Parts: sequence; C-alpha cells; structure tokens
Amino acid sequence: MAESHTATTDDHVSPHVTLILVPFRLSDFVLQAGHRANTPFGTTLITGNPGVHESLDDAARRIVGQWVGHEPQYTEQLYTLGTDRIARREVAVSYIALFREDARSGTPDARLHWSPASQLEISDDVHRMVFDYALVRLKAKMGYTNIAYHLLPPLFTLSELQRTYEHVLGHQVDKRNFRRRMTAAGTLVKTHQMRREGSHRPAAMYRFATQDDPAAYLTPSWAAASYATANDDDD
Amino acid sequence: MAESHTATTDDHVSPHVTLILVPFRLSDFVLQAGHRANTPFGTTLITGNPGVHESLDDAARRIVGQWVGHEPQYTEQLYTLGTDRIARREVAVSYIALFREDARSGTPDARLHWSPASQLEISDDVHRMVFDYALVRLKAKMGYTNIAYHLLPPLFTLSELQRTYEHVLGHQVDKRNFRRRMTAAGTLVKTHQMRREGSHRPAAMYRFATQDDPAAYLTPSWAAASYATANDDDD
DNA sequence: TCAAAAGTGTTCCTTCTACACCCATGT
DNA sequence: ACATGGGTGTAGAAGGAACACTTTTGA
Repeated sequence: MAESHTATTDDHVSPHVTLILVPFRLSDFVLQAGHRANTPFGTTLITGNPGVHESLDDAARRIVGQWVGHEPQYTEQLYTLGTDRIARREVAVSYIALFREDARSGTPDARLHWSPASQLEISDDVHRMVFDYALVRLKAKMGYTNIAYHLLPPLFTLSELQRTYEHVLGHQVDKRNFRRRMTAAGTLVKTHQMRREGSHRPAAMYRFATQDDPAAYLTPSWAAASYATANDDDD
Repeated sequence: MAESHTATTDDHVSPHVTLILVPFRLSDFVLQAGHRANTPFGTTLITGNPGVHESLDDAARRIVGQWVGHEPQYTEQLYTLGTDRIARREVAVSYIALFREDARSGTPDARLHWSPASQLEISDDVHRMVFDYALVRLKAKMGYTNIAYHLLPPLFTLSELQRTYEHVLGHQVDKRNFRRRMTAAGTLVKTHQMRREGSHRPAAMYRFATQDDPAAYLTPSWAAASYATANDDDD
C-alpha cells in the first residue's frame, strides 16, 4: 500500500494519464463525498495513476480502494478532460465511486476526509468541475437506474431507501407513490426480518433482487425494440 | 492540411493519447459511418492525436473534420479506454461525430470511406468495440434528445424525419403518433415552403427550433426538481 | 383515373400525481 | 394514552399505443 501511495499522489510527478476519483457514501443516509483536505492546493479530490498494464477501470478501483480502505461497490467513468492545466498530451480521466457505509474497513488513508456532498467546497477549478459533474450524474442516475443499490447496506427499510433518495435528489417525494414505484419495479424483495427500533411500529426489511436493473434504464418505449446489451452508461 | 495529416495518422507514432472517432451521416436517410478501408489492419476507424495545447474536444473536431472535409455538426465524447493493446499509460478517447450530408465539402481525405452503419465490419477488437458502442449510444439518444437535428439538413419533411428515425432505430414507427410527438414537443417549426416531388401531394418543410433541446433530456419527473445545467452527455 | 405519398382523430389503456388516515410499538 | 414512524388506496389527469381513411398532386 505504501508503494502505491507514492504512485497515487500527483504532487510531484507529471504523468501522462491521471485518474480523478470522486468517492461517495451515505452516512446516516446523508450523502458524503471523499476528498483530501489541506493540501497545498486546498481541498482536492483523490487522484492517481494507472499501472503499466492495468486497465483504467481497475486502476480507478484500486486507487480509490486504497484511500477508503476497501474496494468500492461500484465505479463508473465520467469524462476525460485535457484542460489547459493538463496540456502536453496529458489527460485526466474522472470516475465516480460508490461505497457502502457498512463495509468492513481495511486501513483507510488518514488523509482521506468525508464531507457532506452538498457542502464540499473545492478550490481547484478542474477538481470542482469534476466533482460538480459527478454529483449531477449521480442525481440523474438515481432517477432511472438502481444505482442507489450501491450506496445502501444489504438490508434496509423503505423509509431508509426513501430518505436516501430524498437526500441525494435534494427534495422530498411522496411516500405512497415512492413505495408503489419501488415495489412495482420488481427489484425489491421483502424479507421476513423486521427492524424494531424506537417506540413505533417495526419496519419490514428489504433487499435488492439484482445488482443492477437493465429494465430500469432509459430508452422510451417507442424507440425501444431490438435490444440486447444496450447499456454501460447512458447516459 | 497536409501538415496535420501527418499528425493524424497513428500508424507510425505511438502517442500517449489517441482519439478514436466515429463519424456518422445520413445518405438518402440511411445511416452511414465513416472509416478507413484496406489499411494493414483491415477496416479501421479514424484516429488521431491532440495537439500540445489543444483540448480533446477541439482535437476531435479538427481531426474528424480533416478527414471528412468540413467540421462536424456535433461531437460527443463516448468513453476512454486503456486496453491491453494500449498499455504503458496510453489511452484511447473515443468520440462520436455527426455530419450533415449536405454540408459544403472542403477537401475530404481520399482514404475516408462511408459505409452503411449496419453493415460495417471492423476487424480490430478495440475499434469494433468503440464502433458498436457509438452506434448503441446514437440509437439511445435518438429516443430522448434532439440529436437527429445534427444529421438532417436545415429543412426537411416530417416523412424524412421519420425515415431517419426508422433507419437509425432499426424499426418502423407509427406515422400519426410520430408526427404528434414531434410537433407536440415544440421543437419543430413548420415553414411555408413545400416540397413537391413526384406525383403526389407536396410535403410541408420543417426546421428545428433550437439546436438542442434541454427539455427533451431524461430525468423522470418525480426525480426532477432543482435543475440547472444538468446535462452534457447522459445518458 | 390511378398511383403515391401527405396528412389527420379517436379510443383505450397505462402510468403518474395528489392526497389523509389507521397501525403497531415503546414509554 | 400518547407519541412516533410504518404502512395503505383511490380518483383524476396525462401520456402512449393502436388503428384507417381522405387529400393533393403528376403522369
């Protein structure tokens, strides 16, 4: 881990390809983003470089995993930029990485900080752009995919799921409509476990039926037809 | 142009960042893809390298523009890959590029060929992957954006628009529903010109009201709310 | 007058939205 | 008994899908 940390910082080296990573997790169903604080450049995102024979996706998982202490539940490439600052045929490939709060920790990097996503202020222009875009994409995907799966623990209540959506989307949703939509989608399975906590009726625990839900992807019905493995991202 | 052609080929140099470009156009309302034929590697896509202080998007437009003979109507970054073949911290950034058939030509590169998109067979694995993904993305975007704008001439009939959709989507759509949907979206403007050709009733010519239609983007209504500049790509 | 494409409405069904009360529990 | 969050149904609106005939022109 120590050896790769030296490869992970971008303070001194000037690599050809940099990865910029935006880790998200829920803490008490509030969305948090992982970042570095108090670097010479202020608050920055996590960066790193792929190894010589490592795919970009693998590198993204490895690097963010080292910082957080365990592998992410889910990663997705966002965008590749070649900015003014990153001239000379150097590019930055950005990734979103989702974590389950509950996951057993390895040894997280002490320099990693978590802040509520809505409050994170990033000084560097490129990093801020990447972060803003990551948040927009996460929100948008909440609407038409099961991406929330990757943020939640294996068992959860519908109220917890709803709170997650509300926090990420930034507004409230109707309880009955939300429950109907979620259960009707067929991707939730009601278990026989109950969560009893507090002086009120216990809640049924649910789990997700699948890891990701191809049917929940976009494509209006009139456009759909010959479909096979249409999606990676989609967006 | 000659000077940049040498920078455009990737046969001899081994750059740090390669762009892979997938040009599309309509020919008689059939979708065609641009490519190189009979290279040492068989049929391949167009590739090139960004200049030292050039953004990736600019480079994509410049390179594909040199091959086709004029600038594309529209480009969009697809995905960045670091494959086995592209090891050693080299990456390939792929772009889709849309052209209007009618556009006045500069001097297209003689090596560029156009083939019906449904029939193009690419030997190289990476190029084939990029092409397949480009086609999937183009189809998906037809469903929920105005991306067809960038393939059509400034004035067109509703039947032509429908033929375009049918060819790209690969299946037929209902004429009345299609027309209602398109006109109801408010993005089409009926002009006073008519196209009279053939022994039948003349067709009204339409144009697009805007270049791209943010309202036509995805995001289910229950998820929407605090929206600003939510889209670049999406999916 | 015929062939060929342009153009046009309605019904049904599904899906979304708005909205308010009872239930099971712990203290 | 009361406070707390869990859980449920319905009516109205909007949007999508299926479906067939009339219109205008050139030959």
